[in-house]
Amino acid sequence: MIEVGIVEDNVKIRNLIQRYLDMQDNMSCKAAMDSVEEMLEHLGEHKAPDVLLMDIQLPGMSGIEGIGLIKKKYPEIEILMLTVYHDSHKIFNSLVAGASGYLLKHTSLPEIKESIENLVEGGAPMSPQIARKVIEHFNKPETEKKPESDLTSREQDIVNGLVDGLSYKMIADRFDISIDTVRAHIRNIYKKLHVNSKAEVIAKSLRGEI
Amino acid sequence: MIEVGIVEDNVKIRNLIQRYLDMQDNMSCKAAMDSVEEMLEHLGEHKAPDVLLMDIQLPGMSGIEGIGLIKKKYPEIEILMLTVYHDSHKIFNSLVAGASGYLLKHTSLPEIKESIENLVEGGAPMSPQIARKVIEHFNKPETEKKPESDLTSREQDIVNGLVDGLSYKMIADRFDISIDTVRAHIRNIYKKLHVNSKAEVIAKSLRGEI
DNA sequence: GACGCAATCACATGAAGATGTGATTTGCTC
DNA sequence: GAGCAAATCACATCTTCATGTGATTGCGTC
Repeated sequence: MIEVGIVEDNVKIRNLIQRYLDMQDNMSCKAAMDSVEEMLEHLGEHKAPDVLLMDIQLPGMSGIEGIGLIKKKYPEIEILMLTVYHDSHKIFNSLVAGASGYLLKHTSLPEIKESIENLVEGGAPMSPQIARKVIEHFNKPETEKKPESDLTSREQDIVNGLVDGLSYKMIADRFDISIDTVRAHIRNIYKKLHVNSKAEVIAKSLRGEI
Repeated sequence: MIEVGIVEDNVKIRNLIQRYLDMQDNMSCKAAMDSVEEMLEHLGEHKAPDVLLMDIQLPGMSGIEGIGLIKKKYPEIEILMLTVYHDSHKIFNSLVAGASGYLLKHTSLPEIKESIENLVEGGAPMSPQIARKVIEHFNKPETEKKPESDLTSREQDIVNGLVDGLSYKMIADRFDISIDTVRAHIRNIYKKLHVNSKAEVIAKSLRGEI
């Protein structure tokens, strides 16, 4: 028997989902609250559910803030977002906060039921549009992360040395060139990157700006 | 009509999938190759399919390398991985390379068909286990990224100054303290982090190791 | 109230870095 | 083959950094 909890402020939707899920013979849905605060209070006094359906827009604390708090105190609860928001920022923040799935609100009741089952079996239910956004999160970096300053390969070597925390002397040894050559390269690097200290070069490099 | 291509070296599996998909009245599957090289050759001479099912373990070039090449020349092709591998590294690399979905090979034919439909409709089909791994990719950073060295807040301020590329003098000015105080803090920071240069502190910080 | 710790400041010294002004060699392009 | 960029090296000078030693103040704890 899967224990399901709901945090949703729209009474109609909440009741509808609760009744439907509670009606299933492999699920029980008793805890249905309209705010994170109430749910937290409930959790303090009752056995924790296995799965929590959570809205984002809620009175008081937002669902996303709620995820963090709930996951911190009850890490074993699987949180499934059920919301109208499909902007990358909210999706991303929810997942980072600890949600294990993300459904859009137009999802049908049987699909919600399936998703909950999927979740307890180790899946991560997502509406197709959401899945696509999540995937794009991986694609983007690859194509966008090329501000590509035009450092020569030798200059890039030197930058790598700096990032590794090496001194000029150590860099010179690593590439078997003189320390004055290292200085010369660094001078050129500074000009190209418009900086004037090792520190800035390292920072730029590690931020992916080189 | 959805044009589907297949790159899969196991003849039995390849033929099975091809026949099944080609049998569907909304799909056509003519191009079925057993290597990326062959598929690239085929693509050069024929109209590109809408979706490409791709294995990872292949003779010659790996499927993951293939994704990049194919996506580069034919960015409009949606690539759906169909493989036995479920290790995070392969999943992650596939997605970064440009795959739009990732199915495990035990997926049934009807499910593969549905996934292809889902894909062309803008979804990102994934087996539940895969979805979970992808989601965990977001969770992990949040929970693990706390190596939390115990720098005091003042020390953290100084580190931020260093990361911003400031000199000791500039840091002193920013926080309105003497340069010798900055030196003192930095000495302590070096001790705590077991480093001995600005560069290493900046690198550590930007790598999230502080 | 003794103790530890964070935060502040001081003085000193040797090492590392930043910058200026050169120069030579190699390889590519027009 | 003149012109140019990249890579190499040299010497000089001034600034910044790393490190040692030491001190004062304030805050929380046992």
